[in-house]
Amino acid sequence: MERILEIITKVVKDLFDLNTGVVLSRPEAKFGDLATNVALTLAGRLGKNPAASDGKAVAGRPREIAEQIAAELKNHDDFTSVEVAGAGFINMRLSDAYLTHELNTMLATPNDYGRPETYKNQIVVTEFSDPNPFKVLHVGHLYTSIVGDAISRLIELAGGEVHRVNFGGDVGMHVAKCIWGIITKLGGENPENLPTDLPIGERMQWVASSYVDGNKAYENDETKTEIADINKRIYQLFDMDEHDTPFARIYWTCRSWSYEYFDNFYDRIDVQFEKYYPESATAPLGLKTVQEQTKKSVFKESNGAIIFDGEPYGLHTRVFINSEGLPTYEAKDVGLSLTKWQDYHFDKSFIITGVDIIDYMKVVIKSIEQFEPELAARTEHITHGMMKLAGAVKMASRLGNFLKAEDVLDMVENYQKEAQGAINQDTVLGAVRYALLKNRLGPDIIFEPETSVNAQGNSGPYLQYSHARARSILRKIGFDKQNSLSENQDFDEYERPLLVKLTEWPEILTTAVDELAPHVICTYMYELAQIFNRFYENSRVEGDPRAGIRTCLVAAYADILRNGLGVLGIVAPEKM
RNA sequence: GCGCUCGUAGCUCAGUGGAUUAGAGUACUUGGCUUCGAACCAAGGGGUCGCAAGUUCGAAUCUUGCCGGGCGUACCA
Repeated sequence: MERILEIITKVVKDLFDLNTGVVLSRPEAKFGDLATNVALTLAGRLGKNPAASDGKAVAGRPREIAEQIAAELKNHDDFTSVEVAGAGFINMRLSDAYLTHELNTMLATPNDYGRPETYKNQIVVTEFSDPNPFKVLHVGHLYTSIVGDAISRLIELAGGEVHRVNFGGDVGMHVAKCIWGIITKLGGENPENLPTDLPIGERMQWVASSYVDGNKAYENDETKTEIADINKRIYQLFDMDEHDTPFARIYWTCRSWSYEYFDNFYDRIDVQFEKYYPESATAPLGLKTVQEQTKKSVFKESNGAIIFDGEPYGLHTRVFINSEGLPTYEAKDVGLSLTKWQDYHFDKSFIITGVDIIDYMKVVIKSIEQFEPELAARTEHITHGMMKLAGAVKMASRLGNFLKAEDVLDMVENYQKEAQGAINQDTVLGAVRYALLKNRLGPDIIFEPETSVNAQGNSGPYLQYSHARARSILRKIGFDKQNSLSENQDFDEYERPLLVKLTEWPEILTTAVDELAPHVICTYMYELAQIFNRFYENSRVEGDPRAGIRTCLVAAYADILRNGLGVLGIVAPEKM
């Protein structure tokens, strides 16, 4: 499509002596293959620019400008028709010669067709998922993990060297509340009473229920003090490298259960992290840095705590070190940023989280900007909406009423078992990943178990199935990867829309990478698959006189679909 | 209260300056498997794009106000 853009840009330059950014759009099929509104955008500029009207062009009416451009475009072999419509839109219909050329390009370089180089040679760190040890994973973790992974894959596709990292709170008030609950259940600091023999999922369920107990206890002044003491003791475990006391054994045992549980889950959803940064590891550096920068007046004391005053920047004021002298999440995040910076010397750092902490993150990044501006400038917070259960039930791990991440996967497996008689992990994950990624990042998403689990219609398995059918044809034909078409093929009413849609892939990839928007890929692939399935219903390949052309189309389709599914982390199966 | 954000078909969502009838899926009604895989295809009904005003040749899309939901708003994360 670069070629088309260059042609139009040159025509505009020759006619009006103006450089302009031409934008192509994909109109409804009845209008043409491509459209541009360049005449409408030029109309204003030409009217205000007398220098432009001393040439052959007559400024003013968009429709007249469009006619002039169209007249020139008609001379090019890449178009079979160029028409002006409406207020001054130019609709173009691509020639079969051009389409043949594009198809051959797809076949020759299936993995590079349309691949952008936005992040070429860049080191990029993506931080996401960020579950807290001592808690169970809820559906929100499933969502943020899948989104973070898809964004990572988009950056990788665009040439970036991506390092996926994970941050989690193994120290802090939530841990203290949980340990309080555990100790209460154990009847004191008795690690020998821990339910070591339970399966990992049930052990974590037991730990999580202790967190709910601790939260309730925190509302009572007496137990609140006990929990605050436990919080300090947990930090001391790290300061003193303490492992053998009963209290320490309880902490370390439950902590290791958490990481075992996380690893199981990430294996199940096929997301791999290069590194965990537990808060205990970033807290000392964060604490030290905040203390140092307090001397330089970046932070200041207020009511016994160390805060960053965000007011001058229109942000909130937040506590970085509490009046107990302990680092809050803010200081740990400062420590994390500096640690990532030291570890990777990245070009870009993305932090992917729910939108609920957007204002919080602005304060943290603004504070870092005061003493490490380059780090702050390279850091970007990407947020997505919150995942809610249908029926507007608010989920909170504090209260213990929520759907666990693994529950969702179980539900999809059960659905498949009923519908298909067997469980296929590729389509289970395909269904889940697609159901989550097809939504634009931003708005909250309502998770409806019954329909999200569905494998019909606009779903991951629909695309996987379509891919498997395409591969099945190629297997049957014995498709040779060296195939290509001679110039000037003609395409019929089902072949042509498929090929035209395939040529849109580079534009889609560019948009998806520029905006880090996986849903753009989903929308496109679904439209593409619909067109392919229509082609499939109406076009016989094996044994047909048009088998040569059609085989090439099927091969190009299968490759693009596989690449697109790959960006989403969805397997494109040969059979299913 | 203030800030951010969202409001499109019964439900879940695309579309976020451009084209007469605003698109999908799902659910509902109906048709299609002796032919490369029916997790498919075809047809039908279903919408004051929250409300109102403004900007524009043109608004679901931009601005303002209002209504409604969500999130945030100092020692939780």
